[in-house]
Order: sequence, then C-alpha cells, then structure tokens
Amino acid sequence: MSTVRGARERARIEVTAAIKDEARRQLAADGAAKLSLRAVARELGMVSSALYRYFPSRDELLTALIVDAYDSVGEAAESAHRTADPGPSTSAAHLARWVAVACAVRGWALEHPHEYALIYGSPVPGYTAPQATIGPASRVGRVLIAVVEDAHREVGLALPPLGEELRPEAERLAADLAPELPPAVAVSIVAAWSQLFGLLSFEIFGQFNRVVEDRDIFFRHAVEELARTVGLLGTAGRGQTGTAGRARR
Amino acid sequence: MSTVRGARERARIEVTAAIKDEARRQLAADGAAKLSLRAVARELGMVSSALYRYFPSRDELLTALIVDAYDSVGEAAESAHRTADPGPSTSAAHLARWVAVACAVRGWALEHPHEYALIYGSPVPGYTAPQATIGPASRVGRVLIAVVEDAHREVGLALPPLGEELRPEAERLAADLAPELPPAVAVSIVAAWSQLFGLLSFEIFGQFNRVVEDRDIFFRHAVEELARTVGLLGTAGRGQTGTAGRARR
DNA sequence: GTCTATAACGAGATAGAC
DNA sequence: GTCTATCTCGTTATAGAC
Repeated sequence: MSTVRGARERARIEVTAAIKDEARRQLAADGAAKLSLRAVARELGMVSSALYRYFPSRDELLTALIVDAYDSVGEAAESAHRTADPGPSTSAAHLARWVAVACAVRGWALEHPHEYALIYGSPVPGYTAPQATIGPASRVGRVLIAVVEDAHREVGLALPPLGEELRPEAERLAADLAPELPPAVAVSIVAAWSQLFGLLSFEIFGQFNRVVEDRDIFFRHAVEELARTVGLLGTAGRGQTGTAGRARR
Repeated sequence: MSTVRGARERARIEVTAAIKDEARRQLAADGAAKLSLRAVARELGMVSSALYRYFPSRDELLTALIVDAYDSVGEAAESAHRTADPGPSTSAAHLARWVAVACAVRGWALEHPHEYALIYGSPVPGYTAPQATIGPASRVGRVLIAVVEDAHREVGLALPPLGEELRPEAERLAADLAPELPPAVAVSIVAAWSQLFGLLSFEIFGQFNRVVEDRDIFFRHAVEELARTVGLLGTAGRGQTGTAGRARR
C-alpha cells in the first residue's frame, strides 16, 4: 500500500516537473505575462482542466516558477560559498570568496536569462508575489552576508562611513539581517547586493551592448570593488589607490 | 497653404501624442508584452487600421515609447546637472552634483515606474531594439560622465585601482566614452552607472520591500558611496574611514 | 481518493468578408 | 470602416476511469 502511494506520488512529482519545464519553455519564448495554462496543457497533451490538479491557478504556477528560480540562484550562490577554497583565513581569501559567489550568481544568470528576468526584471502585470517568495528571494543576500560575517570574525573589516541621519535605518537593517555586523556594514551589504544585480541586469538585458566588451573581466573587477565598499580588505589594506591623490594629465 | 499644412501637421502631432499617451496607459495596466495596436485604437475610438498611418507596426510604437522614456529620464538627469548649484568648484560641490543627478533619475523612476520597467526591466519578448534607441539610451550615462569630467578638470580625482588584465578594456571604454578621463575612471563610471540602476530596479521592482525602510536616505547614502568609487572625493579626501583598520566586537 | 476528459462560461483577441 | 465568425484565455462543473 505504501508502494502504491509511493508510485502515485512519484507520478505526481513527475507530472508537476513536466508542467513546470514546459512553462519555463514558454517563459523563454513569450515572457511571463503571456504564460498560459492552456498552452502548457496543450503542449503536454493534456487538457487544461487537468492542470488544476497540480496548480490551483495560473498565478500559483507562476509562483512556483519564481520560487524555483530564487532557489536555483540561491543554491548556486550557496554552493559557491561552500566549495570556495577554504584555505587560510586571510583578507584575500575572503575577498576571493565574495568574488566566487558573485561569479556563481552571474554564471547562473547567463545560463538562465529568462528565469533571471522573471525574478529580477519587470514585475508581471496583475501578479503580486505572495509571502512564499520572500524566503527564497533572500538566499543570495544571506550568502553575501555570511561571507562578510566570516571576514568580520576572522580578519576584521574596514568600517564604511555612516552618516548620522542613516543610523536608525542602519541599526534596523543590522538587527534584521546581520546582528553580528556593525550597522554601517549592514547598509553597505544591502547596497552592494542591489548593485551586484545592477551589473547583472545591465549585462543580461543588453544595456552593455556596444559598451562593455570584455564582460568577464569587467564584472570581476566591478565585484572586487564592490567588496571593498562592504569593508572586505583585499590583499594589502589598500584604502585609496597606491598612488592616490590628485590625477591630472 | 502653409497654414493648412501647419494645421495638418499640428493635428498629426496631436493624434500621435494621444496614441502614445493611451499606449503608455496600457503599458502601465498590462505590461509591454501585451501592448496591442487594436486595444489602443479601440480606446481612442479609432479603428485599428487608422493607427497604421501613425505607426507602421506595433514594434515601431514600442520603439517610440522606449525612445520617449529614455529621453524623459535623460532630460531629468541633464536638467538636474544644469541647475545644480554652480557654486565654488570644490570636491564637495562636484559630489553634490553627482548626488543631484542620481536623485533626479530616481525621482523620474518613482514617478514613471512602468516606463522605467520598459527601458530598464526585462526585454520585451520578440522585440529587438533598433539603432534609434541607442542614442537616447546613453543620455543618463553621459551626464554622469560629464559630472566626473568636470571634477577631474577642476579639482582632480582619486584614481581607482586598475588591474593589468582590465587595461585593454579600460582604454577602449575611455576612448569611446570619455577621452578626457583616465581609463580606470571610465571603467568605474560604467560600473557605477549600472549599479545606480541596480539600486533603482531593486526599489522600483519591490526587492527592497520588507528590507529597506527609509529609502530616500538609503539611496542618498548609496550614491554618495558610488561617487567615491569613481574617484569623486567628497569634502575631506577620506580614502578609508576616519577610524579605519580593523573593527571587531 | 486521485486523476483525466468533456463541456461550458464570459471575456477578449484576430482575420476576413463586406 | 464595420461586422461577424472563429480563435484564444482562465476557470468551473460534472462525469467517469483507475
């Protein structure tokens, strides 16, 4: 009897996966706004009403795709964090971990541009994301926080500046997201988090066309600089440029 | 006769504007993917074939909306740059100008979220932007470059670091976009440009919901830090934090 | 109980004849 | 320009197969 239930459940999981796969295909072709239950069913040789056994509405299917996408990038980031060279706890190693996570997210985005657009692009008209998406949506951010927390614990951070009028927000952010970190760093991480996706959106959505050529190297450089803004130190604690100051002709 | 032609042309301009206004309304309601010439015509009491006298295809109407949006945000940025306090040529004044431009762009985005999504959100499926959009698309970036060029000329910049493997790309970028600026700065401006829109996209598209509360102040702080990454110095040339170094417990 | 198929609804888009 | 016949869509009610 348990084997029967097992078989049923296996079948259910398989059909559910097939529906989502086909939905993702249509996402890539026509965009989230035009995702249609009927078209998915047709393509799968089912009848549209049968889909309702698996997803109670079109919006719930969309939600499932969104959650899957967040989990997929989140997993990519977490895996990069886990497998990053666990060598000596130097500043350089922590910086390398930050870069590895960012590059993993970028790799995912380049491989799944349509799912990227689904979660980080324009909102789908008429659809409002339910509570269920907010957990998965924060996974990448939590990895970034973890990298900085490790660095803070093991080698320390350069404290970013923090204006007085930002202090309340900074303390709220730190309390909510990273109680171990100084408030100024919490603010900088949130900013860096969004700026990381700014780099990615411009690349994925084509704003870098005819502008940035060598995107691998450009991205790597940009996220290294981003790491500096959250207090990660790099090799030698270089605050400004080596030969800083003024630069004219 | 020239008055007749003038009247005709005036009418044509008016109808064109009415079509675009209605199209923008539909953009806000249903998203760019579902923009339909027929629906626009219906709402205006015209017949769909009449619209083709003004826009030869749905894609051309979309292009017009996109160009308008880029011009609109570009104009907001340029106007903020023009009217920014032309006081003394101090580092602080240049930083203030950078912030003013960024805040103007943010103000435009908050007022026109759907047009923002049209140009900085997910690409419209099946639509590829023609050449005509690339000029208007660069207006905001050119304002940012102008701010930094002014600062470079008048008070100098802190040179961002530049790795060896990035040098060819940096020199190409500088030659293309800002021949007056050091290559390292050109790279940083492009990065800051995309990161600025990362901040905006996260705010406009809802990623900051339940995360960032006081968005005005958060944004202002973030773009000030962004200014630092392009070499703008702020008041006192603070490279790192005043009380920098390590920060534990 | 779990699933699929048929049929239908109201709304909207589309194509073509006129 | 207008009208109509024919599509699509999301969703539900119902009936029957396993």
